[in-house]
Amino acid sequence: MDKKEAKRVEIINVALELFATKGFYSTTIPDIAKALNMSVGNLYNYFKSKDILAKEIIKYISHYLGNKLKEINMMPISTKEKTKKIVEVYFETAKNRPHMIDYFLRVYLSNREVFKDGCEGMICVSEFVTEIMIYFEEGVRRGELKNQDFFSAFGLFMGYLGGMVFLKGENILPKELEEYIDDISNNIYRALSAK
Amino acid sequence: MDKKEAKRVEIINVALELFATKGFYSTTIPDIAKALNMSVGNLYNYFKSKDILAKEIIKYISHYLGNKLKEINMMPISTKEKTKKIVEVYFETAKNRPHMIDYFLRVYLSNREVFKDGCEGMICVSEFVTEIMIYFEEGVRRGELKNQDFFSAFGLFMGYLGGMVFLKGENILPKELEEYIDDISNNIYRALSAK
Amino acid sequence: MDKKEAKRVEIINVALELFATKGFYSTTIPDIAKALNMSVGNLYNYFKSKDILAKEIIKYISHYLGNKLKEINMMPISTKEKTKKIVEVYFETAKNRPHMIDYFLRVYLSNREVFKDGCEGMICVSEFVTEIMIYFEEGVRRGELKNQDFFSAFGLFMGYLGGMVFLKGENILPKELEEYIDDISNNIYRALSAK
Amino acid sequence: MDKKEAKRVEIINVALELFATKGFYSTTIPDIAKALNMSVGNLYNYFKSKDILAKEIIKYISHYLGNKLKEINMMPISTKEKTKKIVEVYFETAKNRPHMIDYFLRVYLSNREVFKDGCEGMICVSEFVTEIMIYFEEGVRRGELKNQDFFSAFGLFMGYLGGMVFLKGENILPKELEEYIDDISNNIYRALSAK
DNA sequence: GATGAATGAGCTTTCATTCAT
DNA sequence: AATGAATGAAAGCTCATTCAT
Repeated sequence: MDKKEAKRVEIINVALELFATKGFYSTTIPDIAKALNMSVGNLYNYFKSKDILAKEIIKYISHYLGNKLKEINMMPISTKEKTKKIVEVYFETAKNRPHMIDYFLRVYLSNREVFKDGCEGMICVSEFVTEIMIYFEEGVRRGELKNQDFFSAFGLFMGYLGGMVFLKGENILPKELEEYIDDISNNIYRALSAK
Repeated sequence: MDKKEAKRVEIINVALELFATKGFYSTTIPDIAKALNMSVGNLYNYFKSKDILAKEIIKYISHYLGNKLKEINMMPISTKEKTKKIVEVYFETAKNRPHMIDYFLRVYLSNREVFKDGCEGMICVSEFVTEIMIYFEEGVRRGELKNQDFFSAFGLFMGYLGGMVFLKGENILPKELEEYIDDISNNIYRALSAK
Repeated sequence: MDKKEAKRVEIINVALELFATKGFYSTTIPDIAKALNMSVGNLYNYFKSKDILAKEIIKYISHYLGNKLKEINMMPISTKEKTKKIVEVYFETAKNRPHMIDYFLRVYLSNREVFKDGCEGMICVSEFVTEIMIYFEEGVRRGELKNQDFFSAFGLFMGYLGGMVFLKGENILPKELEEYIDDISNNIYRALSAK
Repeated sequence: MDKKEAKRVEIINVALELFATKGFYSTTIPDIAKALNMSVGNLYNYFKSKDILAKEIIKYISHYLGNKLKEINMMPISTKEKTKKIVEVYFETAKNRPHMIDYFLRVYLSNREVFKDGCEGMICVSEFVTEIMIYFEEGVRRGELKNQDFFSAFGLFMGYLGGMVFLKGENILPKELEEYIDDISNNIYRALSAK
């Protein structure tokens, strides 16, 4: 296995946590280097700029979540069950690897100027979006989901889940995220189902 | 009419647009001053710091949107109709005063460190949240909405609408926001209704 | 009595306290105006600049202390008794009007650049210095003090007293200033006396 | 030899001179950087803030003077002779490294707000104060000095010497400092001696 | 005489990035 | 690959002073 690649992944994970926790602009390159026990100069041997690092991170996250969703999509279960599984995976990630979801919500979605060049549209999160699209289109094909505009469905799904994680992060939710799984997956399924 | 107050509001509106467009950290105080044809020093006579300005802006937006929702809540119409009206108002604002919604999504929700002191929880957006709460609880009381955790409903509503506006902002939506009003308000109502 | 003159004196006293407490550079003109319930603009009607105000203050203090010393110099007592009286007056002022002594030590003596133009040498404290000179020369004439260079005697007197007040201000002295009066006036007299 | 440490010392010496000459607040960081042929940013790699730099300088001076006094304290000579030697060293320093004494008097003693945190009391000048204390207590133990409050003696010593250097700095003294050595050390010894 | 909004130069400090070693 | 000293532009903020009212 490539040693340089391993270091790249290590940098991505450490930077991901710092960016998600302190914000993109409040995290400095020296901060990241120090957290890695690495010199700033050497960090630049792996990523040519702070912006490029930020873009690599979001691709990494999209790849990680896309894989999780791909597994669900390949399961021989109903769309209703898949819906619940997706909510579960999302909340599970929010719990086990909270920085990934935070990065998505608070770095990627929020600092668009950083991602202008190279991550236009959904380019850098396409692996993840593609799986949601597959989930949706298969549900429609099977007659389980209503045939509406994909983006309306996508906005519901991602906006809803993101909103809940955000509320959790703000300590506004009275209960644990897991306890909302049934409510939420029901709400989503009722909204999308062909009835 | 209070001249100083008028200037305050002018500053808020100009800064709101800049922050929403370029991001909080990429917008400098000199940028704002220049856009206002005003000296940097004088800007500080109105707002003691960049952070304080940011907080006043979100309160201003919350007040603006809260008022719009209050009008809807006072209408003698069914909860289903209110649901649609709220979606309409939100998208209308996203169209007429797009920076307000962008500010909410991309400045307020994303740069939590800026709003730490003084805007904990939902303090600075309480006017707005309160109206959503009234909409929801009245719907439940009337037997039109299912009695579930408020935050689950709130997350759905705001996450969904926010997600759609974000997708629009990224030029990902193939249609105009207005054309989604029916789909979306139906989806929301189906998700929340007592059936 | 002149109303404008009364206001001038009020400003001097308030500014004196602020400068002595917070330092010359850390005290702003708005600070002074606010403490006086006065507008900054109007303050400038009384003193054309911050520097000029500072210079007027030191003259005012020199005048005040000079008068106290003049009274002592006119008393029909021995030089030894006068020495003690001067120490007493100095410490009394340090206790009752501490800002005067602090101003002398921490504003006037320390920020020479401020007093460059107009207060060269001892011009602005001449009233005070003159009385010390009279005390010294009369003591020599009477044969009670050793005939040495005046400045050596002056440096002893003022350096010693200033040093003690400084130590008191730093909370380093274990006892009250008054309790040092005997020790100090004895030390000074022993140093200066013809023996 | 440690290159970074050498640079640290170089910065301290240059900043010390500027602060002593122009005053703490009238000396800017760019002033210091320019005098060092160094970038502003790099200066901050050595000292995290202007205040911290000021504190390091006073420690450096205290260390320098403390060493000089330590040598005197270790000499097998009478307290009277030590008294004279201390005055000599002080005036010698005032002549050879005048900025050190000026810094002590005009930066350290005067801008207390700068030294609030970290240099409370005499912490940052303890090396120097300690030697004066040793000189005094040994003199008392030997029966050569009167057993009085240490601070009264300390105030005399430092106030007197400081006052003389100040007068010299103001071009008020008609003679060179060295010519006062006998007068002054006699005055001090007469004041302090057990007689 | 009185007000306080307005100016703008200048301050301290930060930080992405480079480059000699 | 690795280091970290060095750069310098630019940020947020302050404040003495002015001036229209």
